[in-house]
Amino acid sequence: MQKPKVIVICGPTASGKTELSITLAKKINGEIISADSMQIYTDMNIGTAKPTKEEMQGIKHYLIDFLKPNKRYSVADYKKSAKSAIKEILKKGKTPIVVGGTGLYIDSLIYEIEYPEIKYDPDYRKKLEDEIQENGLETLYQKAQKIDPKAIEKISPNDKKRIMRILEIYKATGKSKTEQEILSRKKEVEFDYKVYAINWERQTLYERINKRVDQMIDQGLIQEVQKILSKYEEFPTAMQGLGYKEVVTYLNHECTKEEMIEKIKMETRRYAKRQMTWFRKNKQTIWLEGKEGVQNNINIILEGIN
RNA sequence: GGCUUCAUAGCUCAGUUGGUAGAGCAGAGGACUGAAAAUCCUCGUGUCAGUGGUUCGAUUCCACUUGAAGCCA
Repeated sequence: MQKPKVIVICGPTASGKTELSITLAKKINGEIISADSMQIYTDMNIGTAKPTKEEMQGIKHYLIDFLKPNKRYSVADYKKSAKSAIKEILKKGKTPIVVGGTGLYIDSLIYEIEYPEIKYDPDYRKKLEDEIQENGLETLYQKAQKIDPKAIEKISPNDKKRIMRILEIYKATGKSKTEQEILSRKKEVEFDYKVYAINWERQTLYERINKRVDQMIDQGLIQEVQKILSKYEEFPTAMQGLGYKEVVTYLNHECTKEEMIEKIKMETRRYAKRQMTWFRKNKQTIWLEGKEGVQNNINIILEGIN
């Protein structure tokens, strides 16, 4: 039996994913599932370049604009919601189109990674943070090494997040990260994912990014951040968003407006570079050239799926 | 016009008691399984402003030229 097709469109920030995906969706009777770790949040519209109602042109979008910025979210949550969204779209006889720049989220789908049911343990994370404060990261690194020597080989002694993660996995499941990762890949991939990525010449992409950041400022990014800051108290992840943390620094009078704008541009360029590294890794990806234009690229996709 | 200081990597600057040079930032490449727009790793040859001179040898000392900054007229 043939697996249902799911189209995936990825690419770095400012590469034109939104326009391409909506145009495609209209053409093939598709619906869009976002794969973007920041567009999930409400109240964060300008800085995340979230598509507006007009831009969506009536195409239904899933996993976008549904979570308050004071909430916590993870790949595991994403994977589960995205899979059920795909099924829902298929049930309607439409084509699911996964679109976004968060490589981790996309991989959770195309490699069918399974996450065990465990819940976030803030107390344990707090405990680990305190331990780092007291004894330094080195102690935790050594603990993690005992639990999972194989995983630790690939992790730097400075990589706090991943060191903590090894300990968290062990605490929650009694398994090492390495064991857990083997278990997570047991399931056969349920759908036929056709992965496309948009490429631009580096120089051109950077120009697009710079221009877009200027537009965001003009559209009122600073006011957007002020509003969020007054509306919510805690931001477990939302304030990691590019543009947001830099505006906060500016609002705290720690830099000038010009410095802030330059910083956002620079960090966004770096982010785009990291995204490219991520997407290049997947050998099944079909690369589209942004400069060829939306219509040409849609034709390439249409040829690929028929 | 005179005097002084400066001119070194894309940028900001170290440095060589004369043996052709190195940091930070930028940039490039990479990693990535529950925070991922996060987190982390690796990578530094450039007419040492130009032209002469002294010297075995000059980016380093000297002279001149050009440019920049400051001071005095």
